[in-house]
Amino acid sequence: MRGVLIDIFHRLLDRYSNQNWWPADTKDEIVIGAVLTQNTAWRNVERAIENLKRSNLCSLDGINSADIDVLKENIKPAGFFNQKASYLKNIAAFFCQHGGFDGLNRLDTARLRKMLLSVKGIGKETADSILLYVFDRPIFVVDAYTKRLLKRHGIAHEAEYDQIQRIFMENLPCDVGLFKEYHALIVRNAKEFCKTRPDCSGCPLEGLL
DNA sequence: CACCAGGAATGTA
DNA sequence: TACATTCATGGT
Repeated sequence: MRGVLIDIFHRLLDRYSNQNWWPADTKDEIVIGAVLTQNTAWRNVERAIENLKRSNLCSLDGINSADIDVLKENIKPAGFFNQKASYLKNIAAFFCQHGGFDGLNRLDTARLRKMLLSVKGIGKETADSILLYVFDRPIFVVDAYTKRLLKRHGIAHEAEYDQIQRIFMENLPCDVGLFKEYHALIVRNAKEFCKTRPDCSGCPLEGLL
């Protein structure tokens, strides 16, 4: 198992090189993007973030003080704008209540994860994305692409989030940089092949099937 | 026209 | 616990 996961990582890395995720200018923007991208194409998230930047609302403080309807209007391209506007408000308030990034960064990872999960609008993937890419904690992010990859290569047939997360974390060196890069490469590869080419011909993981 | 995209909350049995 | 439904825009 361990060898397979490391083999996959190196094949992806050889093909695409470092991705240096998350694609954002600030930590606040990562949090915002993590919510906006829930079940949504990243292209549409980019439009929403452009709107927020133009309105000077692309920060947690900005979201805190923004009018909810203005917020909705800005993030409309990302879909589910009624829910996501509330979610963003919840998360911005949460950060504010706990002393912002520096305040929350004092907490241990397990505690911080539970607190993030208690915020309405933050599920497992969003929480782990924030833990990994904002707080630099060694947590493996599992998304639809990750589940599909493991299923396709017969590594794990169950689609349970915690199960899949454990498979990665128990069989890889516990390294923040590795976890960041691995998840980024899985997304990159999925967008490159599995999406546009159903047969996955030319995919760097072809030999593993 | 249908289907999907870097999910999560809510309701039902 | 295990599923089903809802949320919404833009691309293919």
